[in-house]
Amino acid sequence: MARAGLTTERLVEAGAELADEVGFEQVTVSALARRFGVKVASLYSHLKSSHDLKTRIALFALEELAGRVADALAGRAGKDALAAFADAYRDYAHEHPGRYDATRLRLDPETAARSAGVRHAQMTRAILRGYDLAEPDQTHAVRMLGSVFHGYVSLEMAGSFAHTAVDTEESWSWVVDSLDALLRNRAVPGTTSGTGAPERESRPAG
Amino acid sequence: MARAGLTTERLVEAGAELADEVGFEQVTVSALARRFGVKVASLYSHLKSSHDLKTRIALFALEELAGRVADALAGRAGKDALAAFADAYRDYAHEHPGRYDATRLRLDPETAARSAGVRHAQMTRAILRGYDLAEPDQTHAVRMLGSVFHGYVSLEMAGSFAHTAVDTEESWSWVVDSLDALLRNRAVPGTTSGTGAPERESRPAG
DNA sequence: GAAGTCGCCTACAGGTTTTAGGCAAATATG
DNA sequence: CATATTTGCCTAAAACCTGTAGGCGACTTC
Repeated sequence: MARAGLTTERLVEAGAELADEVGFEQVTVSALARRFGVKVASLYSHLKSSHDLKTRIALFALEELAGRVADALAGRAGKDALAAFADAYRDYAHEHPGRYDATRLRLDPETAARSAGVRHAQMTRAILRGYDLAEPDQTHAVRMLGSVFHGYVSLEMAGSFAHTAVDTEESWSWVVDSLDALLRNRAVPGTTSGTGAPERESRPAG
Repeated sequence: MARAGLTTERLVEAGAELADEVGFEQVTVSALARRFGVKVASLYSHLKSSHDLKTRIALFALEELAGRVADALAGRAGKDALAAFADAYRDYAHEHPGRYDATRLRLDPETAARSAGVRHAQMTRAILRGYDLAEPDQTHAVRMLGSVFHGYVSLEMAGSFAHTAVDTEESWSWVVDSLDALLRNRAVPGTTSGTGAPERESRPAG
């Protein structure tokens, strides 16, 4: 009987695809075995458990997303960087809803510390270099940015914005503009932060 | 044999408690039957399915949360109302983590439209009355507030903020202050919005 | 080509979901 | 109070998912 050539990596990758197709919740060892045309028990040589599979998918997605964000951020600073970060994040969620859900899996602290999650936090801090924030404001801002981006994407994907006619794209721009203005207002006074004194930001077209 | 006195309501309520104890994910028809000391099949006279149970718990939690927010908002306006809304939301999540998770369940549009979710949106809009925002800015702001609150609480509960020493309570105040300042800056110029011209907001103590 | 490792298999045990049908307790009817 | 009806919880059983143990054939290595 020909071998299927299973490896942990291939299983995780296929699991990520499966998540995008049927939802992360519905990713199951059985479904994955079916997809490879092998018996369920065969997967347990490569995976410790169902939870292990989900954790690996989450780590994979975090890594992939971090890569995208890093690419988007390259060579940008200030508001440009902020918008690029935001869009990379949101685009990934739209393109890979299952993997995005996977990144929201609760990891135990041990695993979280080794994950690409720390890169996300570092990149967020890097963006804030364009805004001259002192500690602890910088940490507050990191948390706020993470909250807004994650919250917006989650609610949008959950359909929470669907009942109102206003374009979600427009709201997204408005939010990013607002965050930029907010961070500029929070900047330490007296430093040269590029654009100089905080001004009223331009309103989006609508 | 004595009857257990099962009703859909009692099951949903017990399911909500169970969610707080073991996590919403772990809420199962079997576990619920165990808790009532009855056989699993007995619950299917009161619940259509496992998904039905989870949906009902979600609706219950949304309703309960809406009630709390409404209480918190009574008699308040402006930044007071904003902070009360935010705290009510976050306190509920801390007090009832399982129920809070339940409110994040994806509902089909039909169900969502009949849920207390719409009350949440209305109350958010009510807060914005203190900030003189014109459409579509008002809708953008509703979405932003929802995103920040939901995102912050989600990340905080997932432990995403645990790796940094800064107090999450302090960050929360910072975020609420920032949102207040942001909304005041976004207000339509020329209207009497209480505090008059937008000023630099006071920094939190830290 | 023999020896040993590795990969996928069969078999099985335990748990959850859901349907179908039965019996007894509660309730309504005369 | 006796009887008829409804209702509530039960047993039984099928389908599916998780996880463990052990086997056998297929690759690797020399």
